[in-house]
Amino acid sequence: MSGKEEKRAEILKAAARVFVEYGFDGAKIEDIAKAAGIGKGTVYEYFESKTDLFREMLRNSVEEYRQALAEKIAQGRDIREKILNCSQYSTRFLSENLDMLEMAWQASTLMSKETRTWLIEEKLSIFRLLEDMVKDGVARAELRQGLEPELAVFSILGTIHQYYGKKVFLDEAAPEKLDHEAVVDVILNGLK
Amino acid sequence: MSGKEEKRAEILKAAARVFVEYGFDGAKIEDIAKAAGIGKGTVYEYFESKTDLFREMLRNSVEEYRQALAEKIAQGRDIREKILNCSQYSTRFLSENLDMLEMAWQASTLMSKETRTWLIEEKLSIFRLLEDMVKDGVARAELRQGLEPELAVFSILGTIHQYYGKKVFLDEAAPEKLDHEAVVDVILNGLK
Amino acid sequence: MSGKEEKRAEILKAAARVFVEYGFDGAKIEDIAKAAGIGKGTVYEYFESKTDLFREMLRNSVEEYRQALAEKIAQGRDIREKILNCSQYSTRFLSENLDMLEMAWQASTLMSKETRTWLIEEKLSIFRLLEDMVKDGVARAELRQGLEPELAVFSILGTIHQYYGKKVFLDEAAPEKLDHEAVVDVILNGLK
Amino acid sequence: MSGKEEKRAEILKAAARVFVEYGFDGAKIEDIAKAAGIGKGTVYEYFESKTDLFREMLRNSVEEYRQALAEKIAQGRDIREKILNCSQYSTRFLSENLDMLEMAWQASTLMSKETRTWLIEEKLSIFRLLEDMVKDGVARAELRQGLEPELAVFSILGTIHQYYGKKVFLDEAAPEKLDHEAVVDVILNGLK
DNA sequence: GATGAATGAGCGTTCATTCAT
DNA sequence: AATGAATGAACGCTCATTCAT
Repeated sequence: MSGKEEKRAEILKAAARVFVEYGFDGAKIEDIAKAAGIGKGTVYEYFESKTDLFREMLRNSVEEYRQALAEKIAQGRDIREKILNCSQYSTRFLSENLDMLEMAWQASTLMSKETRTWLIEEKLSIFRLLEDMVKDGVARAELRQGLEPELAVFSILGTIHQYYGKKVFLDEAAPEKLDHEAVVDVILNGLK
Repeated sequence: MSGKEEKRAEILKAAARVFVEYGFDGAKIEDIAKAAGIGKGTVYEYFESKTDLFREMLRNSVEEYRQALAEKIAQGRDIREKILNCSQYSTRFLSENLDMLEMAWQASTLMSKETRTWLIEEKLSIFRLLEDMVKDGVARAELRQGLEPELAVFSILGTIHQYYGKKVFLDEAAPEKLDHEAVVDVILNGLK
Repeated sequence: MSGKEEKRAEILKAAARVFVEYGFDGAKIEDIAKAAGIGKGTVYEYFESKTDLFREMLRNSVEEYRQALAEKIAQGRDIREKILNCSQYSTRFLSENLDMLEMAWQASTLMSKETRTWLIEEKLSIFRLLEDMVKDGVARAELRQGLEPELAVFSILGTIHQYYGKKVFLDEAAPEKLDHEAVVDVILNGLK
Repeated sequence: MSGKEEKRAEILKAAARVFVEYGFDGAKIEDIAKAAGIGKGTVYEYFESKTDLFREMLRNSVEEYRQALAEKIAQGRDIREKILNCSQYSTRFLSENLDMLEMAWQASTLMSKETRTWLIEEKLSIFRLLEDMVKDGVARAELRQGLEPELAVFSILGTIHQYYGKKVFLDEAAPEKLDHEAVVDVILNGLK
């Protein structure tokens, strides 16, 4: 039956919510179980340990983000639209998953060498996703010749994340009120 | 006597090192005491609790960053040099304090409303510091007219932080090998 | 049908193996179920609880030992052969059931007053079995007149068990290499 | 100060009592702490883990037994008195430490290879202590020529332990009422 | 003021037992 | 009758905090 797989997914969802709200150490297994509507012991039928659960939750979330981002990029017709889609989707994802990605850093000591490597690979693959987008933009002459793709990615990801962090966290703006067009403008045109 | 104040400062320094290495929960008071070269009980002569110590350490570190950044900006002769100085200093600070700022987010549940407000204020003051720098650049015609200062700050801070995160964390590049000029270029000129 | 009774017996056999290998607390019901080739819940169709299962397993094993011992004694033609048979059989039983009898002591807190009484009775009946053997030997003048049967049993059981414990456990000798003749000699002739 | 060492010893004493009453798994750290008149956490200031505490308690108890036994043997003027002393002391020790030695077997899975080796060595050294006593008896012509010392030890230890087990455990006789003289007789003279 | 031994609340994890299928 | 997924009581262990010295 697929009930098994579904319950596992439910626990992962609950774990994401609780871990994100309280951090790794602050999150209690009992809270996660309660959030998933099950008993504490049941969590251990699906995951070996709190650390294991955290790792899987992270894999899950990062993978979801990466895949959706790839899709958003593919859907954009030109570089401007692609970056716009990234901005919109990232903002939505961040506001739902909060500091998931920040936690990824913080939690590095919890991970096996293998998992850490996987996570880095996953992050790099997000970088590469965007690098390819930039290279494509250069090839299509939508972006200037000689633009260093890696630097471009820093500008794109960094500006988007800062924008989100300031507006949603500090100013407590509603995510749907964000002006993604302006963000893309400053990325594309620079400050000068 | 200032011996009291000095010891307090020493504990804060030690706390910063240990918190940053192990995170809030992973850091043990005993470790911090050992790192400060004092007994465990002594920490409690200077701070009410672990949380209190964490808050004070954070205040301390953020304040140090803000002040140094202000100085670096003042020292730059034009906007390019100012941003360059920010990039260089931020990178140095981050590599020494690691995810201090990330921890700030994560730790928000540990803080009193008051402290959280203070921290937000402090972050905003960093934003404003850079906004003023941008406004000044626009006034001097070093940056284009009509540039939205807030957006400019997202680009500056975001690009610098991404650059640092990718190069130092993922690629494990030495902080002194970073090419800050290129970062400033992409910030100023955009991708087009 | 006797299928019910047979499965019960199978579980008891499996339980003996697992309890003996891991001890009462170390043995998991799931292990026992697996060893018996059945599902965990099925154990509870045949036994009320882990403690109950342990009790029954103990009864079973002790009863088996007592009966076999009685048979071995009956088969011996004179006192020497009887004791020899006891030594050989006890050694074989112990090496298969390990510290079953030791566990009996240790586990006394797990038992109801009733079961404890039964177990003591069972042990006493083993003592009596041997006492009768000794009395018979005295009557037949195979053993000296005036020999206190109870003391004789201490000598017989004690020497055999020590022999087994030292040779098999400490020296790791193979059970079939034991020199039971020599043991019987020292029991019969004493040290003087 | 020696207060540290004393408290350690107190905990070991309390641990011996509790372990012996409830077995390794049945004994709760909290019980041991309570028995020692201290808080739960304090146990961990002196011992790394429950297993460590158990090991140390065992070392302690076995060592105490071995040393006292050696002394008792030395004090006996002839072989009869030496064995008598062993019988009396062993009985006293066993009635105070109950099945400590049985627990040693049972607990073998809890021990590191090193500790297990040490325990076996310790047991062997008890065997050797008695073997030397026997050899000395043979040399002094108190025991018959050609007596196999190892077998003699089985007889001595085995008979004494059985005697104790039957009389004190099963018959619930008071330890001071035991007839050690009779035990020595049967050991020395055998059954014939 | 400085210390570190003592404490116990709190949490991760295990596993006997239950019960819906 | 047989199963194994679900449960939660129970316990080992950690560590922030206290307080006697």
